[in-house]
Amino acid sequence: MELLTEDFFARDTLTVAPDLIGKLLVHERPSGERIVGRIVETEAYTQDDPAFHGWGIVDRATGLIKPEGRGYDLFGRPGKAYVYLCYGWYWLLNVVTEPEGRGGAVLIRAVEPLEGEAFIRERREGIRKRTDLTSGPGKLTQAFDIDDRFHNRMLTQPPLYLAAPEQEQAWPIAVSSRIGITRGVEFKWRYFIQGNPFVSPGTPSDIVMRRKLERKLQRP
DNA sequence: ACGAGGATGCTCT
DNA sequence: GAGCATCCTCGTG
Repeated sequence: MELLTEDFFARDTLTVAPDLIGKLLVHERPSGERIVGRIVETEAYTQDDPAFHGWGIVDRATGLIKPEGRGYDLFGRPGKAYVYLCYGWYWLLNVVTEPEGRGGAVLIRAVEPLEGEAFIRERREGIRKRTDLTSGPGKLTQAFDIDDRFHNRMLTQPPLYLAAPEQEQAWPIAVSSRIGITRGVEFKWRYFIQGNPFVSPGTPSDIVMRRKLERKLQRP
């Protein structure tokens, strides 16, 4: 396999996100054991996106960036990991995109286990169905032992990195709106391999919002 | 196959 | 204090 370089990530976020589908997430353990997963689902978050964690530090009028807060890390060097705690419980893994100074990130939402499944099963104790091991952004970080100790570390070198497989395959990529957000639901920036069982079971946010509205209208 | 609810802690107002 | 880029369990059909 070939490690992805900084150049790969220093591009338009909406190009990088689908390009990461089919690539590999690799964690090399101190023991030498390799945990490998095929990326089957990603989401793009851009500088001009209300769901973006760096949204609040961009001055809408002038376009200037205030160098403060958690979100400023998303304007850093492309290829860096942006790892944050979601709902006080689960770590989520992003990779920073765009040239330095522009904001952007791709959320790794689901992978298919290829190597090190024994380790993954240990980390995901109690999970019975194989597809439940890594079919979600919080599940895969638990499975791969990823937390904030990787925050702001480059994902272009061991121990945690992204790579292209020996044989690239042309996967059927589908798109939808993103999962679990309330703003920016109109953007179809979720990419996933059509029919892959490790794609997360979450409902796209535009559908969730529509159902919510329908429910409200039905109540007298 | 759904829907509801709870656990939990960080960030920003 | 509000608002989350989640996951799991336990209800009801």
